[in-house]
Amino acid sequence: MALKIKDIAEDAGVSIATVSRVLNNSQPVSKELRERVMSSVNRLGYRPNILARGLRMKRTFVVGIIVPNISNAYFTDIVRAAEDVALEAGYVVTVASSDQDLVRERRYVDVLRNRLVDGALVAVAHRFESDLTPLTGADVPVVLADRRLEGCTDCDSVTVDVRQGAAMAVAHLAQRGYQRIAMISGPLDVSTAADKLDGYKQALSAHGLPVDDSLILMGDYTEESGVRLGRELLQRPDAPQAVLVANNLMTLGFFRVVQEFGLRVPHDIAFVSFDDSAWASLVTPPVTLVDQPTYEVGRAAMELLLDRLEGDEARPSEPKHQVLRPTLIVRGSS
Amino acid sequence: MALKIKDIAEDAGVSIATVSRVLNNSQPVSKELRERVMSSVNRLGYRPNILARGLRMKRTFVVGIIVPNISNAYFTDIVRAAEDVALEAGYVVTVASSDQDLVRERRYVDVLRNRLVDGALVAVAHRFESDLTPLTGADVPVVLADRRLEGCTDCDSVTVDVRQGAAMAVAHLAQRGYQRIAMISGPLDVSTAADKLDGYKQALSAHGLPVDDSLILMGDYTEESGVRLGRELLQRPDAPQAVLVANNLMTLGFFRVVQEFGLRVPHDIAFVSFDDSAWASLVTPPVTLVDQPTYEVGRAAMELLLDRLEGDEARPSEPKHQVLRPTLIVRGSS
DNA sequence: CTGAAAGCGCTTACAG
DNA sequence: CTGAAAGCGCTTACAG
Repeated sequence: MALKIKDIAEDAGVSIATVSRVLNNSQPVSKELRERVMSSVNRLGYRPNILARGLRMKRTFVVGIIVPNISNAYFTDIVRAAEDVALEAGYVVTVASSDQDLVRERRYVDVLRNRLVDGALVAVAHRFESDLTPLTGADVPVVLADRRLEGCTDCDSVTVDVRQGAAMAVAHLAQRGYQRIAMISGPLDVSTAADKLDGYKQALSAHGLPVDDSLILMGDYTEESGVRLGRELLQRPDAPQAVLVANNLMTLGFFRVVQEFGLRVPHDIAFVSFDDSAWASLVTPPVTLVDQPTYEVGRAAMELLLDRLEGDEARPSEPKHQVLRPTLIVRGSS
Repeated sequence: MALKIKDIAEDAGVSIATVSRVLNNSQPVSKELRERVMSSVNRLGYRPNILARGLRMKRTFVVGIIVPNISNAYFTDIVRAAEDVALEAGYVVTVASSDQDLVRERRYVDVLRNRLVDGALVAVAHRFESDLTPLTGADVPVVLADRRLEGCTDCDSVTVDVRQGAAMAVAHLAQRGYQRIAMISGPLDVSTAADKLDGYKQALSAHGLPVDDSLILMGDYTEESGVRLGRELLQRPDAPQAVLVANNLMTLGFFRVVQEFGLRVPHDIAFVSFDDSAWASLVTPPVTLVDQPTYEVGRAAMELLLDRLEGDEARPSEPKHQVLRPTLIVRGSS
């Protein structure tokens, strides 16, 4: 069996209360007893049972993370950053992928709640219908990362100003002289997709270009939809001159179609994507894109969450909303 | 406060023991009481406190995962698979990246141990010096995924036969008529790198080609080393005709150098990589590579682990070692 | 089949 | 500053 606090108490000749106080620095202990305790702890290699402690303190020192797709490098980076910050602070992280599916998401929200996580960081599947009340209702602090959830007024959030990102991309294309600029959009149930579309429309107007609904195709942020919509768009007799593609995976699919059709980029078709990746600078030509500070999103979100966890729960502060800025990286595809 | 078992017991008019028995199906309960309990549970929405249960049962239903680099799609896939399997079985997963660093790895091994995880799945940083004894010594079952750990005789493992993978790659290049075939190797402290190098040498000999040590460059599985060694190799007056690159990240770096030098592939330089990825089929020309069943590795490893956890701990079975087969995907780079 | 009670390993009022 | 004791919410012998 593993050592317990009683073993240390006996070895050091003190009460278990004293051992606990030394280990947690929770109350003053005389220097002498403190040293006796620490020497026993070190010599015997004692580690407190975190379950017993959690049961008493009603804390698990675990935070949950739910993202739409952990295999997408965009979210992998966010998770990685959040994890780094959490581990540093003595928390452990548990991650799940909702697969952009409300039922799966709901299931994992329940799992987190049943697991008694101290807090959660979530990139929601749906900006209206995602339901985090099993957590928030149980007073578990939740931070929204990357995506807004419309009803969630008491949650902190860290997002990227992708509306401006899309606007920058369109401005860039317009300056290059492209007039017919299409957009392969993400699912509008996701706030980032809605924002990107907004930015696209707004920038078209700002540059005196018409907003043509037939040039707006609705995808779902998957590679498959990039392929499907790419084909649909590029087969048209009146194909556009340029395309804004709303995320990395759809760009992957779109690029395959461009190759499949043997189009020369940017001569036959120009495009701008969202999200930098290992391959975006490697393909021919390299892809112009709106880069998002993914690591920063994860880091900032976890920091907000830890603030809540370490802060005074009795007097919760106002929800904080951090908005980070994207960057346009101009390369050969535009 | 959240509901506790006592609340249900009172509501249903039974003892807490009965509630526990119904919820866990641990002992027979009469149909009538069972129904009373279940109706109370459902009506009130009771969820057992997993900490209290864990404290009693000495189980957390948490499994730990440590991989060298969660941002590498290769490991992301493994983790994703393991996670899917674990969640399905009612376990939750906690993940950490060792960054291929023994100190960090050691730290996370300790974290997992202190967290009282029921089991762990690890892709070790070093085939000799990784130390999992804090876990195995505490009778926590460990499954090695992707990489062997030489001393760990009591651990199950799931690996890929990359020696054969490398041999297939070299055989392919030899058949294509390449004579001077270099290798950008991974760090030999990692079993997969050692195996790949073995397979490379073996296949050269099998095809009557000399093993030239000057054509074997030691990298560390990072993109940076792919760049560095790529430059070193391709600048030589007697540059090789073909190269085998031992993983996806080094290929990324190597490919950048090929572009930087303006080399035509495969005319000026042919190469074969390990690990399929989103971009490998997208670049020009697409990359010939040894594909590994990453999802299968994660799935199989977690299944072995769950077998241990659900099995009879008193009579542990022999360690199991699964070896999966890689596939050669021939594309334009060779 | 059912219940009263012990005990898992901690933390923290409470009393001194 | 220190210790004895209660209690966190469960599971499981033990007795019936």
